Amino acid sequence: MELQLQIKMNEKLFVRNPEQTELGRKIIQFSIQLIYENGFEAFTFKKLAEVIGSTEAGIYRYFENKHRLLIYLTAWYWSWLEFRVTFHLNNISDPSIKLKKLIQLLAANVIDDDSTIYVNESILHQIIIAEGSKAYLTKHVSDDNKDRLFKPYKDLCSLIAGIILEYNPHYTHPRSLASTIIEMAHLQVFFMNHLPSLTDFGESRDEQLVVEYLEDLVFCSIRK
Amino acid sequence: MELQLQIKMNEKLFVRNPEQTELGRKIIQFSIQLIYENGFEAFTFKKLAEVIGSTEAGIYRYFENKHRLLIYLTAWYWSWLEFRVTFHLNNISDPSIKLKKLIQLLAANVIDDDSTIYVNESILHQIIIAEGSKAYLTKHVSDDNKDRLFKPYKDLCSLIAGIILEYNPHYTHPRSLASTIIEMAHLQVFFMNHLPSLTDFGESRDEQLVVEYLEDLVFCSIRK
DNA sequence: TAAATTAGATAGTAATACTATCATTTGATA
DNA sequence: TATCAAATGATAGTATTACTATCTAATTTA
Repeated sequence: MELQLQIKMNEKLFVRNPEQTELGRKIIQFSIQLIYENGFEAFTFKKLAEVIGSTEAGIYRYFENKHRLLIYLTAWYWSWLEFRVTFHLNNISDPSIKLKKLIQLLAANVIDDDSTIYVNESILHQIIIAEGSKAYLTKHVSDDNKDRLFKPYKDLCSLIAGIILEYNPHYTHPRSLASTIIEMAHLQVFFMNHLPSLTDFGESRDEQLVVEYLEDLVFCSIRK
Repeated sequence: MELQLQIKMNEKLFVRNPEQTELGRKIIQFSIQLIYENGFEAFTFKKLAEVIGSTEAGIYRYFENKHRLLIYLTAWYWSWLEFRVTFHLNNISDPSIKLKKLIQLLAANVIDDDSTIYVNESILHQIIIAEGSKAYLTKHVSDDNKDRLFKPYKDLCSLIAGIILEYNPHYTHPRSLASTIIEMAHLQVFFMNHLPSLTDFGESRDEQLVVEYLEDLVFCSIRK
């Protein structure tokens, strides 16, 4: 069985839908590659155009600017992750097992899953760790939020908050704890790799240690 | 008694020490103002130079580029905060009271304290919330880290980790919890103000709710 | 076959992120 | 008070970035 995953993206994220054309898909594929290699600051549409054998103007037909492209990539990632989470938690009724699986999915290294040929999910995961928060840390967050650009992130957060409440309906901060889990699943991995003294994982580079930390944090907090 | 607080900054943070000249102090003062008003991305040395009646080249004599200036401001902030924390926790022996005061100092709105004329700590605090993580979320974190540019952040983290261990010497993740507290004290406030559905604080804009959330998170985790 | 969509090629502009040079002011020192 | 060095200001210039505009060629679709 070969299935291609298609994620329906908010129209405001792009000028022209990149998933519907060859060039569009190349933009997604190679922007992920380039941002991963050079970082978001050094990434330009010109460099991207050169790599994919197109022109700057060509890229601008799909995305207003590189920041919008970053928001697109993050939105895609969160949608994909929500799908993945939903899929993996299917048929599990015990909320504590759900939460454990969830933390695993958030913090553990992703293996490119071939469900989309032009998105390397493993590399995209790395990008989201290092660049993801730049999508919303801007002067125009509120405007972007009005355009619902962060809906996938918020949906995932809601999903997690729901499971937390399943586990303990009296817990008072399900959403804040959910966003804490999401953010820390990424940031503790980043710290482990680049600023290890901000963590207790040394230079191990072992994401399972982050998983253990988060499990402890979460289950202590929501214990009935 | 009028005291001027002088924070000794790492020499690698600047080209020429901005605290020692009038122009340097103006750069600090007005860069804080401009980054606050326009966001870090829209902030340029040219605009800064115009505001303080100097020239672009003049600013470059103090800071290599705007990213270094951001690192300088964050380093200054963390040093100042560590001093503040040390000061406020002085003579307190009960580590649980220490932790509560600490969370309060991290998450609550700062009032400009006049201990430094050219730094508006209240606005700087706002900047660190929205822009602070951009200081380390780069391709060259590790190089910057080798130059010890993030030492003040790490020192504060160590301080907090120490208090956590005072409270419970057997807690396994004092550093990760410390960096989680620091990051979340800022991020939950940002979310509360701009993406409220990622929190449980609604549009209240009341930082005390963030304080309560963090206290709950921390004390549940480190309970003996 | 005509019409529309998509892409490529080229050009151009304003702003950004710097670097270099030289003259002037200021302030410390002898 | 003369002198020297440090700090600043003024000006100019470059490469790159972040776009916008226009025109043509190729491809698809009706």
